[in-house]
Amino acid sequence: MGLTLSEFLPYRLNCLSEAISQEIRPIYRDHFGLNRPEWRVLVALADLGTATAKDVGAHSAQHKTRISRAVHALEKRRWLTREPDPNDRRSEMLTLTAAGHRAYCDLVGPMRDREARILDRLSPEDREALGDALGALEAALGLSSPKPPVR
Amino acid sequence: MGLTLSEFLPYRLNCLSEAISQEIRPIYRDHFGLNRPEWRVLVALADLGTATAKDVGAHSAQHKTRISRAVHALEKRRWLTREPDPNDRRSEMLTLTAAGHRAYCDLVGPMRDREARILDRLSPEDREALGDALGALEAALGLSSPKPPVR
DNA sequence: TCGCAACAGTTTCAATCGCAACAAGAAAGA
DNA sequence: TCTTTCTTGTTGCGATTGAAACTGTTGCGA
Repeated sequence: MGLTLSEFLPYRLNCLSEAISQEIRPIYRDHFGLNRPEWRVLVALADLGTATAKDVGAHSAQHKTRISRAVHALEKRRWLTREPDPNDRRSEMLTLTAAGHRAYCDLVGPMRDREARILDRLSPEDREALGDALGALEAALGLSSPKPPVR
Repeated sequence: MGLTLSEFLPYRLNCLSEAISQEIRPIYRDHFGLNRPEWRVLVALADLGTATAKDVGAHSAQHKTRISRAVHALEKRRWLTREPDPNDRRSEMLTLTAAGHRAYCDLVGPMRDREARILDRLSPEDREALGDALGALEAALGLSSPKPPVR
């Protein structure tokens, strides 16, 4: 009739998320003084090529105010440019500049390495099971990436 | 040579953590106007019986300033009492009052139900695999509960 | 015993956050 | 067309956060 915190799924996920975040944050923070929203916008734009703030928000799971502020910060660094969207004058097309793309490239390697170094502490079976389990949970929570339409 | 956000472990864990948190928060927020640190202190004290702020922090994985503020808030509600620690005058022994314990009991049921409702969306195999995978990752990150000393 | 480093907990401060209000534009309907 | 509603993105504001400084206490070594 009690609730053991260390067995409670929301608590466990939050602890894991924060622990991993702490291992990863130094990379983008110490290299370039980025914060997480900015790092995510950088990745989203590298993924998407050119996109609106809304697209970036959907792709990086971030609130529109975060996007707005992160975009401003990256713009001040001249890591991205805004161009008017011919189809919708409310939004602007965001694109990484060469400098922005270079920063992205500088970060991706170390980020992947750090992730790999964490996953290396798991056995191959555990690693695969983890990926599958997270996928199942994502599906259960409706987080799965909106799959390309069937057909 | 890219980094797909939706396959990046830190990102996935953070999204899952936030999604579950959003499903769970309304329970302690709407019932009693608690925030997460307060809810966690409540659980920690129910788990531990009587403990110092430091103990609560270790048991609920929270920064000492969070603990300090959450304890003050719960104290104002008269959900916990502070008594001088005879062994160390820097700290105080914190204990839930009857009202605090009642609130805890009111919350535990709905919280567990909500957790169960989420896990029910998974197959039994996925459920078990998830628990195991999270355990493995916790171990890899050094988060496993400090096991009682061997011998 | 004294002096000093380590520690528990609080407070201050600057940064960050998301809600809500807002402006400008798009979309839908009469 | 005109009006209303919805949407995109920005900004103001109050709340929350953790780092750092601080207070009072303990424990250790000279």
